[in-house]
Amino acid sequence: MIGANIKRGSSELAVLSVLEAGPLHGYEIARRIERNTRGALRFTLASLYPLLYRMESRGWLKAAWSETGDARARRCYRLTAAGRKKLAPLRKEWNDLFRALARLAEAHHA
Amino acid sequence: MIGANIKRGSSELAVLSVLEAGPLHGYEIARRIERNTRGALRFTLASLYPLLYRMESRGWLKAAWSETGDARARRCYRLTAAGRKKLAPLRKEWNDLFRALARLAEAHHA
DNA sequence: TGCCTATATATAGCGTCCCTATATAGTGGT
DNA sequence: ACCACTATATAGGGACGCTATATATAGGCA
Repeated sequence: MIGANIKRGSSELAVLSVLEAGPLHGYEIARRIERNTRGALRFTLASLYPLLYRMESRGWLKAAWSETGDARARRCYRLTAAGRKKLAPLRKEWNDLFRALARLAEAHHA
Repeated sequence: MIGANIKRGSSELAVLSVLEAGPLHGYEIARRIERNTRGALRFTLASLYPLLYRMESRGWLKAAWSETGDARARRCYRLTAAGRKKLAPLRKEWNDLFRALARLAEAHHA
């Protein structure tokens, strides 16, 4: 598992990424992230729900109680246009960070 | 510049990386990181000094007031053996995170 | 001489994010 | 009846980087 201090800030990108494929409810979001990253990224549900509320309040997600007559009460989250628009720049920022760290690692070998 | 929330936790690795090449004082550490990453990573000195103290208290760095009769009072930081040992696993963690985020991005295209 | 910028270290206070711990409740298997 | 899994929710705390601020020396320029 990747340490908490390292993955700080990556959760937003992880959530946006899994929702890019289609709407999901909270519990399933967590499971997808864990499965798709083969356990490397895994955050507790107590971390996930506050994150979802933050992202919703920023207008990146839209939540709706499932109306399909499900037996269970489920909040289904989907990407808004704003959330989708956030994905590319966010990925760029992360790529920039990794390139920057890579350059620091290489510098002393040069 | 990379946002604060994204680069969270990367500062430690950045400091360890620039000190890998040899001891430096605080102000120079900041300058090297900014220069080597072409401005992508840049943190204020008010962020840097508390970070250096934390890393020193963990035994990763060792500080010494420069004894070379410098006009200016400078604290020179160097990697300890423990700090050097921390570098490889820390880099691995960051690479794991990068790969995990990449897998999430690819998943919905598959 | 006086002023400004760059160098150099340091602390206070704040916001954000992720964590552990805890609460609540429906569902399905044995 | 019990237990594991599913599902959402809140409280409280720790860690980290930020802005703002304070202090002080060195070098350049007018």
